[in-house]
Amino acid sequence: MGRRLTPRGEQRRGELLAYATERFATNGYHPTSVAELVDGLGVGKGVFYWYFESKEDLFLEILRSGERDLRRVQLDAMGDETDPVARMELAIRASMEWWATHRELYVLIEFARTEASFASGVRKGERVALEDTRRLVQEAMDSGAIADGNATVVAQAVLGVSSVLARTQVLGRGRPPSEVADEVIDFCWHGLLGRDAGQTRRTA
Amino acid sequence: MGRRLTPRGEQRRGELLAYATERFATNGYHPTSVAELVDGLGVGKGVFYWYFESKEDLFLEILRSGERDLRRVQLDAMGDETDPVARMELAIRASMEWWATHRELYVLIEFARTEASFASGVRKGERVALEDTRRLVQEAMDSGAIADGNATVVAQAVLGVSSVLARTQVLGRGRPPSEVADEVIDFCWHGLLGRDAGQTRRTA
DNA sequence: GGTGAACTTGACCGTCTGGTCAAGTACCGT
DNA sequence: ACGGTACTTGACCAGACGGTCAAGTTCACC
Repeated sequence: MGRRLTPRGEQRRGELLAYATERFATNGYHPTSVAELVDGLGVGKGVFYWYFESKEDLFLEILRSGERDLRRVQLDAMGDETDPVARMELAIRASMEWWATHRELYVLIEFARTEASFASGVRKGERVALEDTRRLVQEAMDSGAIADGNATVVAQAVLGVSSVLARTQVLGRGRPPSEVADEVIDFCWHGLLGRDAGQTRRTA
Repeated sequence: MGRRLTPRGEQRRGELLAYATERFATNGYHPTSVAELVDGLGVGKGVFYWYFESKEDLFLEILRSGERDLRRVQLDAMGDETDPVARMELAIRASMEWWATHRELYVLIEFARTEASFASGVRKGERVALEDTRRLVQEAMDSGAIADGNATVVAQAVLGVSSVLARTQVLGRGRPPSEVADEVIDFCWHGLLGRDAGQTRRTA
């Protein structure tokens, strides 16, 4: 929607975005009707269609702005650090903090991946995140800082650990993001066997 | 639905389950109507409600039977192996093979997590999987086979790496499950730093 | 105080939804 | 051949959905 908005308009639009995000996240996208959104805000239905072309358009807007914001936060966090391993660590910590303050987005992205009309958009965003990470992993492998291997797979594993622990520990149990970030980093860096243990190995 | 079914009935029910699984996975749960399901099978609408109480009931049935089957396959794979680390490895390999032959279930479970009416059921199943894994991790920690730490968090990290690589590598890129299982295990056991590399450490 | 653009209202529309049900058919044991 | 249960049909329903729009209101600016 290429509409010009006055400050008052911006505010309304923001209200709609915020309320819709919350409703979609707790009630689901499809079960939440446009009528429910405008009723919840105590406004007429026309308000919705003044600011958004459609329900789908609104949802895509929520997704896009969320992804954009997370990426910005990650890049900011990495700043001018040059060591790839340190950059990954900074990005992981920043992401964990971000998820803690944007809990609704997690479930929305997860949902978006499950429906044809949204999946391609999400995948595009994820390809960007993966490529960012893959580059760092490759760089670290080349310099011998980490073990050689398939950089894409390793990058995906790191992202997987981050997102699972963000979901279950930070969002699910409300644990402090920094603490969980420590655990993500410890697991990703050293694996199960850890720095020290790992003598009594298995048979299989 | 506690109905008694003849072999013919079982067959029909199976057709409905299979077709619905495919449609839900590719088109989404809500956008797929009951009418679309029965039309696709070329039967009357009454057939659907003869075998299932509701659309929701059908979906829950798909979820439940999937989770049950995966767990059975995992337990079978672990057989009578007693070493906890070896058991985890066997379960990971079996899961990866299972996902390769049940690709539709992945997206359905992911969707189910995003909607209030299904989320609790999924979480129950995930608690079971987590507890199975946590026990093995704890046992391995106690015996000194792996490094000490928060067993729940570590278990979740292992499950996270497995499921992310199942999704992206096995389902997304069609890579052989056994090969991806190797990578999951390598990453989870040794982390980024690996068996060998890891001298040139970071500054942060 | 008048003009026009930004914003808001809510009745209204066509379509589709999940679900029902009276009626009919296939098939089994006897 | 008959009786009964398993199964099938498809017209039908009430309600909800996303979306439209003519009419009205607010307000910044001249």
